[in-house]
Amino acid sequence: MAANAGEMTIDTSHMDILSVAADCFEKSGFAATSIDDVARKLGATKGRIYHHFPSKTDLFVAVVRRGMAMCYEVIEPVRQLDLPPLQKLSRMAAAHAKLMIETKHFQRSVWEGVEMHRRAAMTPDQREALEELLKTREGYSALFRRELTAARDNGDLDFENLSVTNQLMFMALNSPIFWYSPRPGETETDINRLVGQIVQFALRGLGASKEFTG
Amino acid sequence: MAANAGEMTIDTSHMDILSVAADCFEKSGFAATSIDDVARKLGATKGRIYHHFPSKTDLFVAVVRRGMAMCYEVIEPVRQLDLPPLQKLSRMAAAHAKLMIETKHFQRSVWEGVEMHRRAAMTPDQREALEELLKTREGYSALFRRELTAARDNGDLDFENLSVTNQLMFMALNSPIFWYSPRPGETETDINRLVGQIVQFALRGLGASKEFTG
DNA sequence: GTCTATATGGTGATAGAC
DNA sequence: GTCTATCACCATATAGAC
Repeated sequence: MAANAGEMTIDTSHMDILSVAADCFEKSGFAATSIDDVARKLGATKGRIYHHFPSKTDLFVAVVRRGMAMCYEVIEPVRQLDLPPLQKLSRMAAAHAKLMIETKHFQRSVWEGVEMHRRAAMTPDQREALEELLKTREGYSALFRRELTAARDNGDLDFENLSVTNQLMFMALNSPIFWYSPRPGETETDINRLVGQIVQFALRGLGASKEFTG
Repeated sequence: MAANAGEMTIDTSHMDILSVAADCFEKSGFAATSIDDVARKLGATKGRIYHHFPSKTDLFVAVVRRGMAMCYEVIEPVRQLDLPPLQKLSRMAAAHAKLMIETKHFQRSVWEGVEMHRRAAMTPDQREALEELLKTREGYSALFRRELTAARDNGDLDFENLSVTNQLMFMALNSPIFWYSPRPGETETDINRLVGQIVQFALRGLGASKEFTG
């Protein structure tokens, strides 16, 4: 199945470098982040990074791959539940949105990778390295579209164009990577409430009835 | 009034340079765009650009300012209509979303400017140059929040947190700058239908009743 | 107002010591 | 595996001719 072909397992090697790199890419973006920036934040020098990653592009791709693996991992158990489409979609959406909040620095790079590809603003080596990941991303998106379609066929959702709707839904679910920042003293409950608002907005937007979305 | 203080009028000078610069910034982002790129696309050399804009940052800021001026211009007539809050909000949202589609290249730079500011990923001169624009942006956002609040007080909308909701709404309305691309043979009617889907998604998300959103 | 140099600084990447 | 040079290149910005 296409979805399984695109699945990813988590590679735990060099997590320290990846995590710091994700922070840097989140803060300044790929182009404006230098390898020296990452090294400095690591308390090391370039040599360490270039020993493990052949190029800046490869480092970035590793961050993106890691972020996407997290997505698959968090969605997988929900996806296997035996639930009506709208309820499954709701759970998947919540898991996704919560992950965006919790792993914002990685997910920003995932976003930028998708953007680079969409705008074709890449050198040939970057393109090749990202190509595989974007197929995986497409498979991930398809998991959601499947439930969207099923729920619409059920009469539980009401929308016009699947592709536009899918974009709008992911836009809402991904949005915390742009505006969320943790507050001092914030609790798990606070986060869950935030996730609730995001999912409610998205599901209502998709035309779910008030009884369902509260 | 704060909103008026933030209003902008359109400066029509050097529109050729600004338009080409917006194209480049849209395609590659601020950091990855070189002045030579812009010049080449203009069919000129750096000299021409540096004669009119003292630095790359100033060129970028001019593009952002221009994009925001377009927002104010397109919203102003709608804002002055004497309508119930939800209906005014709906018209404002449609005008905004349509502008995002029609001036995507400029609006991408506006977005990137806001992002640079939010992430504090700027040199001091960039920060100073963008500061003014972000106050203007805040005033623009306030125009929408005013209607959001009024409509909620009316009982026409139903949402929890104003600030989160405002983010989610703008995310949906802005989203075409990321995924829209013009199709061959696309008509004005096609665009309007697309805008309709976006606005419907956003208003439903905000908790507008089905009678209103169709 | 626009072009052709050119100065200057930073960045990706490599080589070789430890 | 990590560090310290160092190279080669590219991009911002300037100076001065036309």
